[in-house]
Amino acid sequence: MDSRGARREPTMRDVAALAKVSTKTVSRVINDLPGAGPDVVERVRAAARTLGYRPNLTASSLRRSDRRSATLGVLFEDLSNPFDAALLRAVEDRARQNGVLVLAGSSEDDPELQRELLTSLATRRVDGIVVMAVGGHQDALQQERERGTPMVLVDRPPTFDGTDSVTTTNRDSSREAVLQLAGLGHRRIAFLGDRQTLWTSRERYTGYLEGLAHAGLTLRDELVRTDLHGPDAAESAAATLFDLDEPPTALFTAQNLVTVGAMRALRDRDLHRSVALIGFDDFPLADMLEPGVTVLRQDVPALGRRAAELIFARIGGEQSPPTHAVVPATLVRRGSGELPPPSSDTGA
Amino acid sequence: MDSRGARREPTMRDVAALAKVSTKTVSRVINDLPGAGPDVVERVRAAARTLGYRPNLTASSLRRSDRRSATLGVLFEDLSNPFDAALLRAVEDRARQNGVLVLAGSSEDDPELQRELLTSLATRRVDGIVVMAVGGHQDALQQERERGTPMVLVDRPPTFDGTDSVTTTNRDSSREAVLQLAGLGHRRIAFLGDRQTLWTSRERYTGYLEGLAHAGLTLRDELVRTDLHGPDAAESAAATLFDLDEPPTALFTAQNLVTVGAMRALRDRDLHRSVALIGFDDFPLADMLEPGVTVLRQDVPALGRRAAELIFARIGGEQSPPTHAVVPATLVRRGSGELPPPSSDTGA
DNA sequence: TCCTCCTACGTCAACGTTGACGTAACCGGC
DNA sequence: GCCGGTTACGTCAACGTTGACGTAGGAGGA
Repeated sequence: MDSRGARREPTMRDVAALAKVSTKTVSRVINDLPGAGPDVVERVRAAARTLGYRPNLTASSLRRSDRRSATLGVLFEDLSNPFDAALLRAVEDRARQNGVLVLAGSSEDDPELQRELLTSLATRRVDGIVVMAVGGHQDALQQERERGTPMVLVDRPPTFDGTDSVTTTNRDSSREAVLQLAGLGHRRIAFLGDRQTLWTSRERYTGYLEGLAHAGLTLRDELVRTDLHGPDAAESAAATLFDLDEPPTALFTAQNLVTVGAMRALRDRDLHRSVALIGFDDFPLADMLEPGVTVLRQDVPALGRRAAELIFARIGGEQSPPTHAVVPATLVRRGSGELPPPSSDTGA
Repeated sequence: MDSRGARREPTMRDVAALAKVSTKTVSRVINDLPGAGPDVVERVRAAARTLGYRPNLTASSLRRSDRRSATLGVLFEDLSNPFDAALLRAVEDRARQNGVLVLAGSSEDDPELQRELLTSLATRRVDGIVVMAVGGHQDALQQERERGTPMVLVDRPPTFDGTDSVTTTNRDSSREAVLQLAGLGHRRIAFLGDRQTLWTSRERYTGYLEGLAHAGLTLRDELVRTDLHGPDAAESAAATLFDLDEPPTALFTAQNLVTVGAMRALRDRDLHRSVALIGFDDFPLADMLEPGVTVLRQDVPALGRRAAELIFARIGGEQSPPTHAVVPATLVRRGSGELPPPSSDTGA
């Protein structure tokens, strides 16, 4: 064991000296370029092996004409959220096929932090950036984009032009969920949603409105609770719904943590077997609860894969107009979304 | 909007030309080094701002004497596992305080993939590596370590010397869980565990054995099921336990996916209210099931933070002997682990 | 036989930055 | 008025690598 910390990494020069060739020839061998005889190739390979030589990608990308760092920046809201983590995983998988590694960061829905992370990625000269944009201003993203950095937005579209995005069928799927509840006879369907600064939240709310309209139901403001950040806020908001004179017979919860909070409120009042519930976003163990929780499941791997494909196309020089890919969510029926309203409410 | 892709990023030379100073002076200003007058500083700052100059960290770290890339490599088993994701998040948080970004990769418990990822990180000259080691040989890790790369192993210790690690109280906590079950009167306590190639699995099994011994119970081989990879394997293994003449009255499930699988088997047979269950690893919604699932909760943020602190100390040149930090897990009592055995079994 | 072309190398400079070192101007002290 | 020291710059080379280009030698054709 060697207690001195790092020893100097061998360089091409070291390999060249040992193999008695020029560094340029070593470069050719390492990069499998023509112009080196079989015997020289073998000598260089042997020298590299005995020295434990590994190319320095940062030096290489500095000098190279294409300037590729073989590194992708990926900014999420919070890596500890399973949705974000699954997305990262999907992007990483696809990136690996191209020999590309991902630099990951959590922006915590904080514009300032996102800006800092963008700068960090830029100083490292990543080849492109996949971003789950924070709510509100996207100035920093737009500026970065206008500098020419390849960029793809996931889950939330850009508020500016000229940039690819991949999103889910937020609005359509939300409408579908509401229509399913209405189809069962529910007439008082509540909406619980995350921060309205988030595009996804607004879309899902719009879908809710469309669903009500299509079903011929009128919107009741007292059944709508938005800007619920986290399960606790959702839980107390849901609780207030059941203090109403005419409480809802069904809930549409527009984000996974909101769903969890609402479920807690239902359980506290032992309403989970009588009040219907459909949530946006699937989550682990949703099928093991009683009743199983009906959800709109996003195809997260598809979202990530698509985002990676788009960014690699742009990095590869693709010049076509921006693509706004939409990945469908599917309704997974597990029971909670199939509960009918109490008979007293159906015929009213 | 500018449809040509990337334009050339401005360099120090561009800034220098605009500010009418030498590049060295620009370097001084950018890095807040002394030796530049106030007026020059202002001129350079202005020039950098108008050009949108951002330093090239790769060029900088190539030339610098400390060679820091301000980048940390982090290798996990599977980023889509919440445990791994939470760990990454914790490392990332701590790293950000040092202005360091993380390059993340999933090794999928595949030694070959882990080796490739290590090489990828090495060619990018990361400052250090945090690894959740794959089971089996750690040759690749050891080689990397012997080259002098700062390294910390998380969740699983090294099989070689000279490397820091951060782990959980796998053995002690497992013993504690078994003792709790035995204390309730359980005499047939089954063990269900993940692959025995994993150190954590073996430790938890050892803890199980110690718990039995301390409680004066004899090990029954037919109540032990190991090498269960994923919930499905766990589910069918658990099912076979209940076909025994003398089925277990309590289960100790040594990994979160195994716990989930076992729970499914219990529910299928409607045993979840009668057979006790303690699982290793907490998971979301464990409290919302009926009964709530008693678990040994690992302090994942602490694990990640500690790992990051250790790696930064080594990067900073710390030369002390290797640290093997251990973070305690805590027993979270939610009901399933507090179920007593059927009275017919207690007095036998 | 001579000229051309190709192959297999080598040489040189440059990518963007910073460490080492040089130097002119100025300041204070005697 | 001279000297030592400090301040505010600049010059040069180098980090590890590769693009552009040069060249020696051999193969092949006329």
